[in-house]
Amino acid sequence: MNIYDIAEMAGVSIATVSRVMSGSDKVSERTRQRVLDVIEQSGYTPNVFAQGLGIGTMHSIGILVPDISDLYMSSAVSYLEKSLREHGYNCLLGCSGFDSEHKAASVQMLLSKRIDALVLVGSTYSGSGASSEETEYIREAAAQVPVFLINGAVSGDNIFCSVCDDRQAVRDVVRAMLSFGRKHILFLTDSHSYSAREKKAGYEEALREAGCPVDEALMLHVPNRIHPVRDLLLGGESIPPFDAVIATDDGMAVGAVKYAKVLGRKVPEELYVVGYNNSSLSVSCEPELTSIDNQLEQLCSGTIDHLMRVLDGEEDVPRRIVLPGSLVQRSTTQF
Amino acid sequence: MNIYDIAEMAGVSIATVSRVMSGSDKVSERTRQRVLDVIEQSGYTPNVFAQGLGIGTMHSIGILVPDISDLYMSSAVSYLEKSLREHGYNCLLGCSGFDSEHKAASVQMLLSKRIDALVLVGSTYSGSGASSEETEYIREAAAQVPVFLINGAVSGDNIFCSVCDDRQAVRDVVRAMLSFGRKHILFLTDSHSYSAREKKAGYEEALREAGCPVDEALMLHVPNRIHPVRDLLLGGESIPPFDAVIATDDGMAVGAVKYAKVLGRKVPEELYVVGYNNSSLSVSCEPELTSIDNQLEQLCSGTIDHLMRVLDGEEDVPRRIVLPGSLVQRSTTQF
DNA sequence: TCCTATAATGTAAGCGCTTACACAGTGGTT
DNA sequence: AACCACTGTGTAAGCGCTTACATTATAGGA
Repeated sequence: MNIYDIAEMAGVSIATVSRVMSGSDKVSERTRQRVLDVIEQSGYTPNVFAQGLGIGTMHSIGILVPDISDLYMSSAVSYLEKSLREHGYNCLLGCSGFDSEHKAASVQMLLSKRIDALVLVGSTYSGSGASSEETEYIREAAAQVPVFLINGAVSGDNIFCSVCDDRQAVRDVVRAMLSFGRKHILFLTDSHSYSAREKKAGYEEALREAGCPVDEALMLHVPNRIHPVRDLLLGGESIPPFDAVIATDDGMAVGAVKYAKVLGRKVPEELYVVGYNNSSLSVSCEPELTSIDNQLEQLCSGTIDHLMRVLDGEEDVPRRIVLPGSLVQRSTTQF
Repeated sequence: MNIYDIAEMAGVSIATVSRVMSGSDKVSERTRQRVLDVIEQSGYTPNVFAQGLGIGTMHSIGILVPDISDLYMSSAVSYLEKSLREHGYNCLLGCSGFDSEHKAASVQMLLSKRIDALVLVGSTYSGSGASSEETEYIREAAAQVPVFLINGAVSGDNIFCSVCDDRQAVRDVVRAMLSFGRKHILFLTDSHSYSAREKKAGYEEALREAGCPVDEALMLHVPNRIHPVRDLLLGGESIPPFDAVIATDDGMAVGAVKYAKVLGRKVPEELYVVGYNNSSLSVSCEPELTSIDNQLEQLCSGTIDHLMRVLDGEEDVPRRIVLPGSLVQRSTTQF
């Protein structure tokens, strides 16, 4: 069943059928109706490959995440998919893992499918301090299609970034903690991403401006799973005393709360804990977790807005969206 | 940059280039090398639309989930994507929501992209008791491409199912609970899926075989979020007394544990709680949650194995994978 | 030496669509 | 009545690939 069949059944030429399909206005109302009826009855669907060959696109967008089973990333994909679908675009999903080589390979795989644009979510895309290896494949991709980073920062032609102002968000929280007398703040992070570095920077800035020492021994890397956090907190490794915790993901914060209690420390009375992403984990935690909301939904929908404008050929689309983070207070802090 | 350019640069015809690309053996080693060199240097990538037009496929598989931000489904997608990638296939992801109409529309959207097969994850696909509306779109899809259900059951041509034996798993757990004297078991579920119905059936079977009454008031529907569970347990609605809980997802089980404690009930001494899916939630719960492992990873990889065999045109591919569920004991039960 | 089987390569016909261009029909101007 | 502008429709040339079939080159056997 192809366009020739439809044309024949409707007694018109294939050009007319094509025009009806594409909503071109150069078709008389009578003809249009007749063609539409035939299409309706026959259940005809145009062949996207043929369309793609003709016009160069299948209206699909590549989305690459390191790990789709991570709540943060799956939430992002959920928001992205919804927006894209509303614009009539499909999602080609790739899961890259965290290492550069695999990411580069995944990007190539997506590009080879002739996506119209590429969206990269929450990976270790680095800013000025980045190794070139880390960003080179992004630039290469950008040579072919516009690239949109969610909570990442790479500068370059055809690269657009949407970020939460993580630095400010963490700085504000640390300031608040300091003002409540919590001066020994454990900083837990699971990645070396742009975001993670910004958070770290905010942490350090707030400490410095208050004249507090920045203790490297309080800034720890952990995989974002509960057992590594347990091993860290209960493991007898020499972590200096601390009276507050900021984690760059709710998962680690939940772990901190849990094992702080095991250690007999009262949360929040003796220990403040703040998570990140304001995810569903924060409410299932006991006590409920104070968390920084990074406005992922707005970030994602804003990204797709920009993406559509870029695909529409609009000039002067902003290269950067920055949204403020905001603290959602629950029961692991007493501000 | 197309196949003609490559052919010209290599001094051969386009047919030869095509043969080299497809790994056909009818090319002399010298020519093959020359063509490969040119391809390498020029960075040529074949146009998938043209290929698709020719051979009828772009090697992509549609994956439809109701909600990708749900941990269970995002885990499934993660496993599926990995297997598919290893076989050189792409994932076209669709998020349908839970209502039939949207699902049907999403399926159409995916089919219109000429996917080679469709995988449906954990939705309300129903078995014999299903309304036809619920399954009709699946049958329609199956008329075009093979359809694979993960934890769903619809019979029909070109439809393949992979399920955990949820009925047996729940039955075993209820039997164990009964044998430990817990006779008033709250059953919490969030869906009307095939899986949910099987779990319910297992629950009822075990009660009946032990001669215990099946109390409808103990079988409750809740959205799989913490607040609905809270409202249910703390809401003063008249739930009969219970001494055990089985939830069809860890999320609800975590909520049950949390609000049972709020009510002053000791877990597991006074209340057993068992979750489902053995997800990462179960270990972050306090006390750690006993959960039924439904072997999602094996189910997914098994599904893709079958899928590949079907696409290879193999006959006699089993229509159904059934894996046993297994109980992972942690601290919310004392079996 | 000639013929034939075989291997290597080329030619050209699609695949199903979009779209530039050509052409016919219509009504309004002079 | 002749001309024009415009609308509606058709024709045909791609888009870049795969592949059946044709052709040429090569080698082995008679």
